[in-house]
Amino acid sequence: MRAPLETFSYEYPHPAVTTDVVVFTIRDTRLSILLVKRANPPHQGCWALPGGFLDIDEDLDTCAARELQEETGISGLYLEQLYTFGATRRDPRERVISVTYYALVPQDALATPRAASDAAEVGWHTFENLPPLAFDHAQIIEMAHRRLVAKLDYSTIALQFMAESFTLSELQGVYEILLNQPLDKRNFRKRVLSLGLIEETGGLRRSGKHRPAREYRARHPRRVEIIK
Amino acid sequence: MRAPLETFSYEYPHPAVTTDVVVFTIRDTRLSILLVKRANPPHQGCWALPGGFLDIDEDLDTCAARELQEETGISGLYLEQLYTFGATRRDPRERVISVTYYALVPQDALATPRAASDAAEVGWHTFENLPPLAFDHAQIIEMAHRRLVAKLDYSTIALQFMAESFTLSELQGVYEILLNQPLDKRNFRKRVLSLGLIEETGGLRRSGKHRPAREYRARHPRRVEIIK
DNA sequence: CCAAAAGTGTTCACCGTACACCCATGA
DNA sequence: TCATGGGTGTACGGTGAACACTTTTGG
Repeated sequence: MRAPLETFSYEYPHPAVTTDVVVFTIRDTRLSILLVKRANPPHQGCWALPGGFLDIDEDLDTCAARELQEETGISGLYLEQLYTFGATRRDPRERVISVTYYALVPQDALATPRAASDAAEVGWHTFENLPPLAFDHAQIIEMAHRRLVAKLDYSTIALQFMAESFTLSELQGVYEILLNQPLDKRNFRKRVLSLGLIEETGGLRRSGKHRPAREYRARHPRRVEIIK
Repeated sequence: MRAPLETFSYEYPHPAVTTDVVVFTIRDTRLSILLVKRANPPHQGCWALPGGFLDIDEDLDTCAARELQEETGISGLYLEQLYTFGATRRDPRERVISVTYYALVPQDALATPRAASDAAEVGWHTFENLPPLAFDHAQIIEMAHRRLVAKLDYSTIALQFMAESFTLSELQGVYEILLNQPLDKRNFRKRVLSLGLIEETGGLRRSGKHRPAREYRARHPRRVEIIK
């Protein structure tokens, strides 16, 4: 168990701790993930999740948000912890424990991410067609995706993909992309409305040469609710 | 992002990393948790979760299993990662990141745990009546309990509380304790049998002056299956 | 008036729930 | 024969799934 402070720090080496974040969005009817191109070795020039080393006096959640902001310019997301990866050889430099997070962002809510910090480049990549990834980041993304799909079933997580106001068809489209199957319009509307988690804004969305759609908004925009 | 190895280790201090494990069992119709009494400061003499510092060349899962074995003599459990706690002041000595796990053990499957290593004492404590706990371990237990109860609904996790063979009444009793409510016998049996995850051993359990009960076993003893 | 997406109800099958009595055994 | 827990079936209501046509707008 824990030894006294004085002896401990010198007797045993500490591993490095990082956070990495999987940011999902839906772009052009594709589930997409935010990646940065590494400016430094190892895996220089390779794509990776935004993330980096924990400051010694910084909370884990804060670190994840800060690194995301520094490397991509994106902030204000609700980050949820996913899993902690710590295989002994996952980083060639030294022992690194990565506490990973995931987040969802609305299609249009963010300015195009901008490269910053020591990321050479930032960009969205479709989940179906990811480039080779640094470290064990492919494995991290896979787990985040499984979690996302699982949560669709029993939470309102999908609302986080939506802009402040949205139409029911747009929401249905998001579910169809994530579940990768078409849904019945009437059943979908009945179910989602009966949950009482969204409400009409009163506005209409006029988008093309057809009937305008009613606009809705989440009643509790930030909150992910569990459905039983 | 990640700096070259040589510069890094000296420029930035690394936090310590520990694992802690919440082991649940059911003893005498009470949900119980395995705790160790701390032999050393800080919180000397206080009860805490079994756990300890990560060796620099050791996987996280291995560390959790090793510390559990060293401090309590219990081994061979299926440990599932729960959450990583890293608040800056959660340990008074230095910055400590704790990767936590939880596990379930059958009522009778283990020899009474024995104190070892630097645990002064080991013992089971009922969830409803826990002693004051070291660090943020009360918070960790609370999260583990929420996860356990949530998983009852959509997985076969409760089977992990059962011995190799068990009766349906015993299994029902476990559910009743965990859900804290009585269940209908016929409905319970119908549902659990229709899932096809347990099978009769053919044996009978003779326990008292009444009709013997059929013995069952899990078809996939170690596996936690997700039910949809 | 035509094209395109929005909006709307009903039927049916299945599942979870409520509910009460007989059975096998040991004392 | 009695006390104790083991074991069994049916009826009902609610929920999820299948399914097609009318409405509103812009061009």
